[in-house]
Amino acid sequence: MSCCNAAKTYLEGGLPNRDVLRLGCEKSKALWTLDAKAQPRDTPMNLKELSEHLNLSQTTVSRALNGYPEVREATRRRVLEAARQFNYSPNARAKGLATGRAMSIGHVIPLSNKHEILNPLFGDFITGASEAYATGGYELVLTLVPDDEEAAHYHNIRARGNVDGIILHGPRVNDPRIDLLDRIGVPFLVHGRVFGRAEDYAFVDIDNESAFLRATRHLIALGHRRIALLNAVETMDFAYRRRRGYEAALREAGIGIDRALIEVGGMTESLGMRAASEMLDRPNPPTAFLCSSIVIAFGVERAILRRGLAMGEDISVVTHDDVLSYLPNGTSEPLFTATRSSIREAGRTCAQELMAMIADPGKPRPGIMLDADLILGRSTGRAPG
Amino acid sequence: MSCCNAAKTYLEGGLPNRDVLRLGCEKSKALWTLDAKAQPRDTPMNLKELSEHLNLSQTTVSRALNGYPEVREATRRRVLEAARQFNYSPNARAKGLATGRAMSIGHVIPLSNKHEILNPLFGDFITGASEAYATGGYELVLTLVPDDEEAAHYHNIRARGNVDGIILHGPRVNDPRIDLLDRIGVPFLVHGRVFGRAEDYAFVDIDNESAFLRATRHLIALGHRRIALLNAVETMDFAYRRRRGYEAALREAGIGIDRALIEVGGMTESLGMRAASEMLDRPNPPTAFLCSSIVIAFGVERAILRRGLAMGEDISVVTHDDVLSYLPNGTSEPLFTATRSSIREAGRTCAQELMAMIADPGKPRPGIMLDADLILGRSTGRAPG
DNA sequence: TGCACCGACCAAAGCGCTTTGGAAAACTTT
DNA sequence: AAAGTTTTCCAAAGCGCTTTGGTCGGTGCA
Repeated sequence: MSCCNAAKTYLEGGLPNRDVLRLGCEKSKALWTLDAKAQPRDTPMNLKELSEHLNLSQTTVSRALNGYPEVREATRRRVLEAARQFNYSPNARAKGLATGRAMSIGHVIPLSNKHEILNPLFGDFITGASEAYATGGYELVLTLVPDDEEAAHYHNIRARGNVDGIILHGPRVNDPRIDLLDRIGVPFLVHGRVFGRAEDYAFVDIDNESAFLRATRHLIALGHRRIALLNAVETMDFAYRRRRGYEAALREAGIGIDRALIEVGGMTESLGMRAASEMLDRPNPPTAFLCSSIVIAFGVERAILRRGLAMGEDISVVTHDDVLSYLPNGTSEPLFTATRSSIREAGRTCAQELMAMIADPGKPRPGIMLDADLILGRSTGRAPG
Repeated sequence: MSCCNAAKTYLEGGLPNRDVLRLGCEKSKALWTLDAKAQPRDTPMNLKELSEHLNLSQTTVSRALNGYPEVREATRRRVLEAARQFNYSPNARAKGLATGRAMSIGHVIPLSNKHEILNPLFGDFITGASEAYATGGYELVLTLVPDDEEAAHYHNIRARGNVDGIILHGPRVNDPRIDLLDRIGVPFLVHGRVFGRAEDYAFVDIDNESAFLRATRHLIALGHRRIALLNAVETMDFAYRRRRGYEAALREAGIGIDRALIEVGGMTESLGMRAASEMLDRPNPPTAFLCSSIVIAFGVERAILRRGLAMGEDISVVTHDDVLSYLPNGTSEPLFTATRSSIREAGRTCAQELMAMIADPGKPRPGIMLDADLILGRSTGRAPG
């Protein structure tokens, strides 16, 4: 007990001591040091030890740290100061067990071994989400799940209870995961939507169909009739909707749909390069390309430049632009005419909305549509001829 | 060996039961169903309930699930079967509290608000790491930390105890985080190294200096004298080392270092495009470019093509290639001559090594150098003139 | 003076798991 | 048949926190 008093006196004493002050304590053999620069302890300090040091009960210390009103202001300050000096922070697992809240959110990414379609978007989406989690005090736990193990995985995620909610990435057309998660009963939010299903789940999405409808209309208005679509695999919901928008615009203009002008695959530079090269070499090449990702669009531009053609004059290109930090679409005037919607912003919004859902499970599930503006860049112009 | 694996095996093995079988449970009013398709419970089943159901003690059920030898084979099967049917899997927080192991690994990414240098690499690195974690039964928790909050964050990460180890991304020259983590005493592994410091920590890296030395030598051997370097900001360790390799090759060839041929910044397409354009417009332009990322290299190629020049003839380009899934370096013959090392492979290796460290804290800290081969592509040729 | 009330604190009971230290039953051995 | 061994199981004590249901003085008020 004497050691504890000594510590208390010292703690209240004020200036941090540069010397390593050691205080023996009868209950533990650990040597306490008051300086963060000193030897690390074998094990972090816990609430019991902290409260013994302060000559307070665990109850009071816990309440002081968590901002409950039942503690005197002076006591609270003393507790906070000690916690700071001993670098105490509560064990998250124990806290989680006691409160029933994990304070972390799971991001589940389907790992189709064929197409890692989300890879290029990933860094930026996560960056946005993390910004939100940091302010909300949540952790982000990430799981990439092979397609065939998904169901098992979602069940476990609930039972294991180390996340309070899930963000679902890369929804597919008729994705069964929504129903699954609904049955399992874990709060979740979908980044994207599921075509062919009532929107009775929480989601954050953009209007892919409308975006590509407008993009295609724009190309048609410029006189283009042969417009190629370079899309992600159309089992992905977003890709399917983009295709619908594209086709709707062609139909309303009385332009037939030419399957030879549609190419699908991963969102890779080489898809853009390869598909554009191949199409441009045909007898009756397209005069415009519509791309589902700026990664693809850069490949298309390369194919165009390689042929000595000029993008925006000989060949027009419109792309969806996720505003990836490493592939900026020009500095002042955009390089590509694009339907633009920041994936990072989407990440932030998803995180915020899911945190709100968890905080208040009673409130209706949000269905948020982010804007996807059609912005004009230098990659489009009147169809030649 | 763990219950989770056992459960998984079962889940994949057996056919789902179509019938909804209800079993009353004396202690709780909940109706148990044996079918995943049935109504969700308000709260997942726990060990106590499961053991009451089986008329066994929690001890025995726990041991059966965790593969301990003290249970009869018949009993174990009975337990496993019930666990599968009730979709039981142990609460991770409780398990963590009891065992002292969180079964999860933290990835801490510095969030310099200026340069999000790791974004393009992120998706692929994480994909690799996740593959390893999945087999090891670990979760991946991700934290992006603003530069100025790092120290506090690392301290907390230990005290909060929800990760068993940390993978450190984006180490900088003289990075203080190594010492910090060492003092804190949490197992960690660095992806990369820290120049100007003894290598007494665990790391997985490539030999950036040697790679860029060889790359530069190759360009010199082709007759290039004016070789530009487009690098990441050189506070990043990998970028600093690449710069050293570049300079060493120039020095040994008696070529002076021209600061005007060195540009640093984010690993973005536009850096490549902008810097290359600007340099090529000079009276005495470089004949070759050395790029720190394939993202940059694509920008350089674009600048070259825009000028009607031919890459590999008029202008040579060598890049480091992280083998990003969405920016493949050609299909058969590589597009770019490159120092190649898969970031995804690095992710997998980091994860595996850290798991091994955690499993056996006694063993020496691994220092692993992954290969970075110089592979020849179509982007290099003899210097013109 | 007596009584209610309030402010400031505490002891102890969980949260769901693992693990220690038995203990009863089933076999062996002597 | 008694004594040891092995097998198979169990009760209960943690892990580190929160939270319930108090206690114990002091105040305010009649």
